[in-house]
Amino acid sequence: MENLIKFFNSTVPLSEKVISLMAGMFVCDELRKGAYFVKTGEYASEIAFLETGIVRAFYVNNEGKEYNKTFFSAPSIIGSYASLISKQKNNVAQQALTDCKIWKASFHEIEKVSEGNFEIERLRRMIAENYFLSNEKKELEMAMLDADKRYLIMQEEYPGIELKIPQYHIASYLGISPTQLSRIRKNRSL
Amino acid sequence: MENLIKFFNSTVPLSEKVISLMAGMFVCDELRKGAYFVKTGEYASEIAFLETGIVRAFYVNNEGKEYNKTFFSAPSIIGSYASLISKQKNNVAQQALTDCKIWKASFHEIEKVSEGNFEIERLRRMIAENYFLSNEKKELEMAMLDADKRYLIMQEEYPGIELKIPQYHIASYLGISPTQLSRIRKNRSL
DNA sequence: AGCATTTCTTTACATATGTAAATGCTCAGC
DNA sequence: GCTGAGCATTTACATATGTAAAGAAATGCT
Repeated sequence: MENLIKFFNSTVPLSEKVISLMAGMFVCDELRKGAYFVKTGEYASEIAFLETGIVRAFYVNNEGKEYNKTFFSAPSIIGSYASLISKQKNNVAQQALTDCKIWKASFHEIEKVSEGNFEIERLRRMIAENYFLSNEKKELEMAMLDADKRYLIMQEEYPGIELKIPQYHIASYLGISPTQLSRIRKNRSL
Repeated sequence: MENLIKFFNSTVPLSEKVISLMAGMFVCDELRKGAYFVKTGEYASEIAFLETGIVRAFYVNNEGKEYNKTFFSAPSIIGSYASLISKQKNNVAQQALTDCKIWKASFHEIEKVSEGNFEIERLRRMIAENYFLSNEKKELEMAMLDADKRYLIMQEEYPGIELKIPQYHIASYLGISPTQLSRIRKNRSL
């Protein structure tokens, strides 16, 4: 729980009052490797703080192929943010790639508390802005850089992740086939 | 000016007080075809309401090739949102593709007024969320669909735009070469 | 320790899409 | 109505990267 509060505080300093409000809303839970936190086609209702472990967000295209959109590496917030704020169905599933410890809360409750509370409203704005910025960053990287540059950036962004999850998940994140990732790794070591 | 207010109101209903605050901050201006509203490498400071015209947001990759990231078709908000909220340099330029009429304002001023104002804070949150959602939508489309589907969606999203701007801008938006777009158009009419 | 499963690499091959260049079209300006 | 500039299409060709399958390596389970 301290980790949760520390994490929020690192985004925006919070008052005692807001912290105690928060504390009441989050409950501890776990997510076993392979388990889903959100599924495609459902409406998201929960958000969670990822205290330990790795989660992937992925979508499935026409031909049934999976693409990893994001990794969440603790400490981080998980939950289908898009579905929560748009009240539309999920298009992106979230699945644990390792055993995870999480603290989850009802987003609806947070929204209720948020009503009229300037401080939480500001926190939510900053969260939205952060999501926007990291999406934007990834988008530009995907579009402007070639796969080996993206591979490098991924390694900086998620240090040590390659030891914890299979290469084909990395390849999928980079938007290339495992074969191609293998070629890149080979070239790099020349 | 009424159009500006109408546009904001369609996002979140605003109080009289906020509307009059707004009114003072925006001034009318124009953007001739080819002119830039924001340039790469600079720090953004302004935001604007696009009352008429079309603007493209684009970035340039390693090899100097341009890619259109977004079209803004009036009525819309322009300005390098990412640079404004992150206070980092622009990576994405914005250029008028037709003559435009805009209402611009200093983002810093908006932020100053925003301080402590719950209503504007909420407006800013919703703007951030909307940006996030439209980015997310585009990202999923780019990744999950093939170019001819994306072409279709683009036509629905920006009806009539093909009559106003050259095909190669459309191709660039779709992430394909003009040659390839031509092939798609040919196949479609078979 | 040994077997089974999963993951990674490599090879061979197919193909979608880009580049370059030539041709054809359209429309604005004279 | 002609001409030229800008744009779109088409052709020919090159190539990067995907798919499929086989082999090698690593990991985990009993």
